[in-house]
Amino acid sequence: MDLREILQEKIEKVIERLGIQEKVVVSFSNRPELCDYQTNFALICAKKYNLKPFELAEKVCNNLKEEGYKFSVAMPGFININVENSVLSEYANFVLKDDRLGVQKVAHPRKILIDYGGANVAKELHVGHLRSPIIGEALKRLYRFLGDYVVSDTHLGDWGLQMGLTILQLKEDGYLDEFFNENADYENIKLKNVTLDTLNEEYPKASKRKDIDENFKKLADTYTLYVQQKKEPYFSIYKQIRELSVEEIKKNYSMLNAYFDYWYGESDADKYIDETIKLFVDKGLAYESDGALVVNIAKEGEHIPIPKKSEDEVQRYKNPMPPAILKKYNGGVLYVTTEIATIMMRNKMDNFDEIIYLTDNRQGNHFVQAFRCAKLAGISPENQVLKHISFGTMNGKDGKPFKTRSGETVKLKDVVNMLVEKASEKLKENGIENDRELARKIGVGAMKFGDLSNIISKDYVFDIDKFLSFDGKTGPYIQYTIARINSILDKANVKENCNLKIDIVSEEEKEIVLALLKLNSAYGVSYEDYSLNLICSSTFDLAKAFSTLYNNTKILSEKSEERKKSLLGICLLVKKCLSNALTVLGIDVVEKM
RNA sequence: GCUUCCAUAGUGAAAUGGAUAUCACAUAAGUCUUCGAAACUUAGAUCCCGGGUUCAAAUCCCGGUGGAAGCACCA
Repeated sequence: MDLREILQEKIEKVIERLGIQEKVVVSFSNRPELCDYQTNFALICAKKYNLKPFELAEKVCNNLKEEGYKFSVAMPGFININVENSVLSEYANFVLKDDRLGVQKVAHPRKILIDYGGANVAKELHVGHLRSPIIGEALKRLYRFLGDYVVSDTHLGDWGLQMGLTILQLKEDGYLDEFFNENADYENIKLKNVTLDTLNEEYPKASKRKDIDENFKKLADTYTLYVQQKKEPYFSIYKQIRELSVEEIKKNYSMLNAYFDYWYGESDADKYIDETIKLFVDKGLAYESDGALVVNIAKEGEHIPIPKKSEDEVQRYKNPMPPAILKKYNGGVLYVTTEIATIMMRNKMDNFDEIIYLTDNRQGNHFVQAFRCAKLAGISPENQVLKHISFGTMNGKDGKPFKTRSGETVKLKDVVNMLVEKASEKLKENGIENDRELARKIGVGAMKFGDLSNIISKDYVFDIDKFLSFDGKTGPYIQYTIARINSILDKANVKENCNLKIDIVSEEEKEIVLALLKLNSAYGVSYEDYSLNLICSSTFDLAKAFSTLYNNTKILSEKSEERKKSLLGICLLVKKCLSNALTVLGIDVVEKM
């Protein structure tokens, strides 16, 4: 039961009788003082039927008679629609009883795999790893809520140069002596004295060194290759590093309420690498260039050389689209090869209608390359959607990527701790002490709401005080609204199955139902657009509309029993819908705060 | 150099091609004093600049200006 759809159908029927076959789009009013809904279709199609927009609108309007709705025409041809309280009451009661809170599933559910997380074995998670699980988890939940079959895979970065670098550095620093003993029994040696902290030191050290020490880089390359070839002892060492790291990564993600169905990594795609490369070779798509095996993926008009002005100038290209490198000079494979092999692996697992990737927007080119390759070789079926959702950077207040005061990258763990501390302080003001889990729910929820309120592709400013303000468009404001409702429902002894009947009478109550209608339609909009910010703002608007009623109407001391039941019904309704919205966004609902 | 993305009150954001550009914070003036003081009213914009398409442009197209990112053997 969506009022907008109902109105659209009604109007379409009326204009059909007038000999007009057009799709009618009814939207929420942007002039609330004039009407609740509006449609502009008369402005759009009047010309086609040789009519003036206003005349057409008037004609349609004169034929529109529907109980519960009022139609009127405004210059130059808008049709304004007002909904009467009886209809809104009916809707409110319907949602109150409905398991799905009035939100329909999509007509054609998809089978989707979402790839988000982006954790890298051997590297500690840092601020840059926050957005992917925040956005990915929310999209996953939204799609599931609307009926899609969705699985999530974290796609661990566990197969690249960082592994070679880490192992080489550990070896040089004496951590691996046992492994490099001649008759070593690799299977049974445990990494000694290597903890996560060790890895956190060794990898950055190696990473810096590779840029200045060419031999070191070459050797790391070789080690990486050994790991990829499962050569001992490199492979055994690698496995142990991976295990150590994954445990920690899981902990980090669960702090963010991000959960994955699969913990596959790039290494799991390894068994498909040969098959992938063979496919390109057999189909004649791959060729050798400077010792590397590459695939040309440029389309017409792309990658056209720009004539050099002098001999020693670097070759530049118009609309650059460099070939994808499947194999590098030493036979090792790269990011894009693994990506394509992963697509092959996923398509052998199941038939996905769509595979969605969430990474920051610097990786746009990589996915264009991987997707084109996969389509070229037929690894991804023609009708399968490969979608890269790229997000912007989380910046500090100075507008630059978020760093510590000394310029270091901030660990993800530390960000969460910061949020928990801040939330704890706030809770203390409300007389709640030593509830770390509650503080986490509020602190992390605050950050998530702040993040998801922005358009995904844009950079935004991480402002902890703003996120955690209990005032304004924030997560805590919504959690608090629910907590206040809980308090009322408790006092009135309202249970889920109480027989409450909502009767919308005041303007404030009407605003609540309209806000609810907008929230419910926001799910569909967000579903179509791969976005989430509209759900955030609609959720806030609903909480806000409720606060207005709350502050002006004393519910518990209401004399009329019938009216009190109606108000309590509204409380329960709003609570359910806000809670659902937060859950879809991956934010915890709290009873008290 | 080439390619992509972005530019909206003081700040941060929003707006299927539609009416008077919306919301939050902050600021200023006033109201309410409560089921949990997180409530209400009012004030503020050259939608970066210049053209074009359209009955209608913040939105689409073209040209500037400014910012961010990427440009084959890292991931």
